[in-house]
Amino acid sequence: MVHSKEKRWKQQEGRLIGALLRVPYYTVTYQVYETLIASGFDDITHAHLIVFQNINEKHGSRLTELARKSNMTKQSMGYLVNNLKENGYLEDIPDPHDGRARRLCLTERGAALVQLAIETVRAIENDWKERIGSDQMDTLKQILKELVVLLEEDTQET
Amino acid sequence: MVHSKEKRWKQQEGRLIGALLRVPYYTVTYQVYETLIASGFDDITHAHLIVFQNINEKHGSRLTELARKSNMTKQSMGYLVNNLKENGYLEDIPDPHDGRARRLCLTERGAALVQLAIETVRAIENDWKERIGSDQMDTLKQILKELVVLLEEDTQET
DNA sequence: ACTATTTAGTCAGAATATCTGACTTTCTGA
DNA sequence: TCAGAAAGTCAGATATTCTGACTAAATAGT
Repeated sequence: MVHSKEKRWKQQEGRLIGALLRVPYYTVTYQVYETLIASGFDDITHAHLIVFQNINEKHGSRLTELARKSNMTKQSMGYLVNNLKENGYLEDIPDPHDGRARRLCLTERGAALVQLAIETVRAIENDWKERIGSDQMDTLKQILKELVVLLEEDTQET
Repeated sequence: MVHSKEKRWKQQEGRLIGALLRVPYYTVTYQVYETLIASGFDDITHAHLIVFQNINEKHGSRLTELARKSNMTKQSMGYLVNNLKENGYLEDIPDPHDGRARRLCLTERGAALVQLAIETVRAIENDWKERIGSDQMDTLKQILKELVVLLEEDTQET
C-alpha cells in the first residue's frame, strides 16, 4: 500500500502544470455537474456550466461579454443562453444605457442553481482541505489567486 | 496602477477553487493549441487535445482507456481517434495479449506534436515562474501533485 | 471443456454544440 | 453628420458527443 503510493508519487514527478491543473479542475466540474443533475437541475448539459461560471450574479452580463470570457463566438453563446432562457434559468433585461444590448440575468431558479454549485465546490474544497491539510489548501488558493490576477491582467488590457 | 491591482486582488478574495483552477488551466490549453496551429499542426481541433493529454507516449493506449480517462464514451473517443489516424498522428497495432484490443500509438508526427506541446507548457511554466517567483511556482506544483495523487486514487480503485 | 458474462471495439443514427458569413440596429468618435 | 465599430440575430454548415444495437474475443464459474 505504502509502496504503491510511493510508486504513484514517482509517476507525478515529470508532470507538467497543464496536467496538474486539469485533473483537479475536471474533478470539480464533474462533481458539480452530477450534483446539479441529481438535485433536479436536470435540464442542463455540461456545456451550460460555462455560462454560470462567467455570469455576473449581481448585475447580469452581456452576451458578448459571456462569449469573450468563455472563448467562444457570440452566436455559440447565444445558443446556450437561449436554452437557459427557455428552461427558466436566465432572463434578459434591456440595457438602459445601450439600446443594442441586453443584460442577461439569473432568474430565481438560475440563482438557486448557482447557489448549489457554490455549496458543492465549497464541500469539495473542505474535503481536499482535510486530505492535504488546511495550510497547504490555503497556500494553494493564495498562489492561484495571485496567478489569476496576472493572467486576467493579460486579457483585460484591450 | 498599484491601486487598480489591489482592487483586482480584492475581487479574487471570494473566488472558489473551481474558478481558480479554471483560469490558469484554460490559459495553458489555449496557448498550447494556438502554438500547435501556428506551427503547422493545423489539422487538429481543440477537442483532439484530450487524446494527446491522455495517451501513453511510450506504449500507446487502448481506446477504452482513453475514453475513460477523458470522461467520454468509447464511440466519441473513436471518432476523435479516427480523425487523428487519418491525419497521421496515430496508428494502431493489435494488442498481442488481447485479440479484441488495439493499442493506439503516436506516429512520428504525433510524437512531434506532443513534444512541441510539452515545450510550450514548459515555456508557460517558466513565464509564470518569473512572475510569481520560483518558490511559489515550486510550491504550487508540489501541492497540486499531492492533490492529483489523491484524486487519481479515488478513480483508480475500481 | 461449456456456457455465462464481461470487455473491446464498431456501425448507424440522432441530438447537441460550435463555427462562418451575412445582416440589422444602435452607438461613438472625428 | 457620417463612417466605422459594436451588440445581437438569422441561416446554414460542421464538429462533437450521445444512445442503442451489434460482433468478436476473453474470462469466470461450473
